[in-house]
Amino acid sequence: MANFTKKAIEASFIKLLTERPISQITVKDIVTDCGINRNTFYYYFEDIPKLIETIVEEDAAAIIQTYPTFDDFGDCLEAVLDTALSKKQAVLHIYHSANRDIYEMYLWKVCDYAIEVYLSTVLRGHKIKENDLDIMKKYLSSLGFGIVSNWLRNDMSDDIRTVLTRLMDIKKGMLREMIHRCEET
Amino acid sequence: MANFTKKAIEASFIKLLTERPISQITVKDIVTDCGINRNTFYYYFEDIPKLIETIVEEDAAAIIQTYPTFDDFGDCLEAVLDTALSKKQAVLHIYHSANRDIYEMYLWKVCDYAIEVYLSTVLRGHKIKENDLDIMKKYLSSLGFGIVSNWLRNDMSDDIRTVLTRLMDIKKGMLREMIHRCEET
DNA sequence: ACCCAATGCCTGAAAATTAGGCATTGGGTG
DNA sequence: CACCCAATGCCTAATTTTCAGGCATTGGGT
Repeated sequence: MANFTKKAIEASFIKLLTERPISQITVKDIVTDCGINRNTFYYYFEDIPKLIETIVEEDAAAIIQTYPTFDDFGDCLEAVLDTALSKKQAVLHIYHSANRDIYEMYLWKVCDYAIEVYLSTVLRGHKIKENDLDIMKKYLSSLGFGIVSNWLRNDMSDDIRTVLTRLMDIKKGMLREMIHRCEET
Repeated sequence: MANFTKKAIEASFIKLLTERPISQITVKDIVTDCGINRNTFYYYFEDIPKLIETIVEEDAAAIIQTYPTFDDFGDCLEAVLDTALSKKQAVLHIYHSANRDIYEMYLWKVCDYAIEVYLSTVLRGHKIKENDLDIMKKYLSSLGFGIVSNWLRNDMSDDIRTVLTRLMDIKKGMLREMIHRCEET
């Protein structure tokens, strides 16, 4: 089954979220907007935070699913940015609410996965100590998380593409050096 | 209830119809595209022609519902053209198929209704004989139907906006004269 | 002339949606 | 401060929608 109703609830919520902050959106508003019974909301979602969680987890799943086709970790970050931009105001309202932690959970999840895949490619053939590998992962995922967080903090006003391109260049250099150091140890 | 599944079936059909003609689209294709059971299609629609009929009738209802806000009969025709353009290839595939009659039924329906409303405004205060009123209605609805038919026949390649503007000017002159003649009789 | 996919329909089971009601909560108003 | 009312989260039972599986018929293509 395709769960059109569930998708409609999510869409209505995002729609309302582009109009006003979460604090001014009730369950009744959502079900009224998509023309269903209030109970149907609770059939699919425990409450509004869970609804947010579902939405970002579906976004994460969509990005992760297409990640194997990405060439670089930066491409994955771009997918995150595109997803955020496609519902800009809604994302900002989530980020600037008591539910920021939900969005950050999503960010970490995508970044962690992307790095896992990316490093497994880049480090193919190199033998790195477990400890050093962990540090690399932490470095890269923190970089990704930080970039997006900073962008959100400024209400997505940065020229994020340019920033991203330069940061990815820096990242490549850093990584090359890290691999070099770790291997000679 | 909002019948999201029904809407999804219609959307999938329109989508497939932009890719290939009706003769190459099966019920199975449709239900596969929107990820539902084949029986669910038959729950909502008798067959594909009925599906087409439902879609155009919903389009007609949407146009008719907003028509009271239109200023002129030409505005209503514009709504028809916009609706057609929003799914151009699909409409052409319907028009150039054995189901052209369904689309024409929709056209007549919208034109007839628009004229009814339009004339009731324009002729307010004039007293016109029943017979002459019928002729005016036939004249105007034929004009509308003919314009759109001609446009479809040419695969929507005409600069229809310009044509429409000039035709509506001519129409206004004709109508003024008709009213004048009918009243002096 | 044959075949096979598509059609239209049927049944019964499962899932989703609804109506209506209940106790609790918390923010805003008098 | 007390009050109120809208919103919440939950419940039950009825209804509607969707599904799985099967069956006879049809019609276009090989």
